[in-house]
Amino acid sequence: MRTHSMIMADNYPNTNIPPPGATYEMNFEVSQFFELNDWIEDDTLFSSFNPSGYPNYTSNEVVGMGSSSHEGTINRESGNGKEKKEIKDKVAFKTKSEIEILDDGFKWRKYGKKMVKNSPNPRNYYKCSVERCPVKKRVERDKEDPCYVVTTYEGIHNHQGPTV
DNA sequence: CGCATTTGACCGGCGC
DNA sequence: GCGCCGGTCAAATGCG
Repeated sequence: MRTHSMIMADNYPNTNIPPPGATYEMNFEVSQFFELNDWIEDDTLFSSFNPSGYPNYTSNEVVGMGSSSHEGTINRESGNGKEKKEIKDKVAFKTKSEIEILDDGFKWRKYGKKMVKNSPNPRNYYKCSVERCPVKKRVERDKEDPCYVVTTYEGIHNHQGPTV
């Protein structure tokens, strides 16, 4: 497994991603992201996660990961039958790292910080600084293993990868 | 001077 | 209906 830039690189060309600004939320093939899930959950794939191109990653190793292609309320049609499928692709990395600013090559703009009840550690909210790119990122330190950092990516980049 | 970060306010959902 | 809780906004601040 690589970073989400890998996700972009591998899946974007295959999924007919509409141009930026298009309402892509329902346009892309969800099955692609089911494939993505399988791809992500493969141990051998993300054990090879080693973007050596980024110095911050040098001693990191991804120890766990989860994802959900469609998170939200697909079965819940409260009232009228508006099935609002909020498809938010979410992938979570758990990375062994002393630093939580994992530079994956994208430009992130921090827009929030919260203390969560479950964890003594704050949670940081980032957004992709590319205009019209809806990708959000959430970084928080593992509550019981402070040497781990949980990074959650949400959304799909609607632009080509960062200028690396 | 233009940008990102910071940090408390604000907001909406949910449970009691 | 109220308060908690997680998520976001935005003004001020800091930094290049």
